Amino acid sequence: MKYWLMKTEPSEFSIQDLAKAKKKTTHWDGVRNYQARNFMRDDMRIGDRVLLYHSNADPSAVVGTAKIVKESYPDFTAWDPKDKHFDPKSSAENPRWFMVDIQLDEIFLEPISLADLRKVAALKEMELLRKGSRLSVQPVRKKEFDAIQRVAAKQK
DNA sequence: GCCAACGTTGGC
DNA sequence: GCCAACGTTGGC
Repeated sequence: MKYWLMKTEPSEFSIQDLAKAKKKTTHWDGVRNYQARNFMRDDMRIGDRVLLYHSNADPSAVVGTAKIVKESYPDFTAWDPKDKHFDPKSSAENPRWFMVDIQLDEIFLEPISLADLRKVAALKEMELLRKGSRLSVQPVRKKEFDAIQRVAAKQK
């Protein structure tokens, strides 16, 4: 089993929106970065665990966990000229962008902010905390996932 | 295939 | 809203 982190801007789609979604499940559309796409298309498997992160938030923070419930398929929002993430270079015949479905596991009682994450020794090398890191879908080490879950468990 | 110009991300 | 750090585009 692998571990991931996926970013979302809460003003666009928050973890609370995911909680309200049918079966607490959503397709993770709108990723338009090749490295992020490749992780979704090639490496994500059903059952993999996901940290959900709110970017451009106050504060930006890891807010909960989810799991992969459907493996990659074409991101059809890229074909819709009215969609914000429309890409004329992607077609049904030759899709350029892919997505997966995720289902909510848990919303943390309190978001774990970037400042808090930086205090955790086990997260020293975490991609999210690297200067200049912008990748919206990124792999996470097991020890990092576990460390964040331990921080969340202390909230209870 | 280089690289300048441009667009985007995302913390602050 | 600023701007540093990236990623992409396209002329050459």
